[in-house]
Amino acid sequence: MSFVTSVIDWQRERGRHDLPWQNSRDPYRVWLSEIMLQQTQVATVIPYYLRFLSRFPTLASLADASQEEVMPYWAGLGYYARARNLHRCAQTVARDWQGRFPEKAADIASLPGIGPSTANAIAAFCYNARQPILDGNVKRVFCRYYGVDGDPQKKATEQRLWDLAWQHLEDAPAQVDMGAYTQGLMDLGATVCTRSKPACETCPLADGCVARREGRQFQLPTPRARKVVPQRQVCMLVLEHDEKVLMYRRADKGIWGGLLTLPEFADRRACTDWLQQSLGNDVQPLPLAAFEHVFTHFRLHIEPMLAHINAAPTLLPPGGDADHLERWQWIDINSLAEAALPAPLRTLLSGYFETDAQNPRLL
DNA sequence: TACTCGTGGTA
DNA sequence: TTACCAAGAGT
Repeated sequence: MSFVTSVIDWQRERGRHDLPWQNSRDPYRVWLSEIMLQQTQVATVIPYYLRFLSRFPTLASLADASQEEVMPYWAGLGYYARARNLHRCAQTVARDWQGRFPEKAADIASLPGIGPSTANAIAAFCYNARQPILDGNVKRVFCRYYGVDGDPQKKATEQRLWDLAWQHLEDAPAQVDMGAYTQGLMDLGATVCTRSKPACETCPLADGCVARREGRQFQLPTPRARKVVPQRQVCMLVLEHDEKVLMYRRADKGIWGGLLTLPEFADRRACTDWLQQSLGNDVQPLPLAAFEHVFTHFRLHIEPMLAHINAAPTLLPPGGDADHLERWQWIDINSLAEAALPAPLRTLLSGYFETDAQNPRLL
């Protein structure tokens, strides 16, 4: 029995069939799920997927929305370029493809935010296209099955894995259920050929697996080299006035692009200086508990400050950023639950505004 | 090519 | 506490 047939048979018997985005060939739903699932685990995605689909049930509804309307539904999920590209992609399909998602993998891959693996996944699920995917699950399965050494993220290793992925389809029967095969490979990686404690005894590919034969299933795939992540520091100001908090919308480029954040300063002294220069010496900010937020490539030490003011000030934004005054806004604390906040700021602000359980003002 | 881009689960 | 990384893509 071929590799492909083994995977498909296993998928039908033991794979996952009831995830919210399965049992649909609607390219909009498949596409949305594939983007959300990039570098993100299934359990994390499910509530976001359901909420997003409820608010934007069709590609046209997403294309008609503004980016500001979309971001709150992605806030907390991370990698926010995905949301911006998703929105751009919807508008591209609406404008250049008459609202109909393209069917050829090459055309799909030309759209914003859709790379080679995601394009092939969409084409396979929606149009039964004979194109392989290569995500983290598949890389792990192939690295073990073929005993491939080397960091799978490295170019040379990844190219080798793509070659193997294509080879399977060349060796497969004439008719292949590409949806079942694609889903089967991912399910196998997610539930059997897991990173730690792979369940080789129940694996349909165990007979031909090089790592299994050589006892290297715990050494493969080769872990990628980790660098020491730099530590950064920032002071964030919670400036409250009349049940509102001062926030600004970050530029698309950089961390938390397109999300709302608090005014930032190099340290608490700079924050205090700015407050007193802007509002007078009677304003004394209160230091709140500092905490750490860990990103993939750096750690951020956050020192929050809290200040209340009575009069609505004429604000010169911190850093004298007068070129982007329209980015600054007073956010009603009762609307923070629906605001596009990064995860650590949602936690921080919840701690200070969600104190009355009878009258929850945030979340 | 190597870096950038989030967050949460798991061991 | 720390390491590792998950349905990757853009620059």
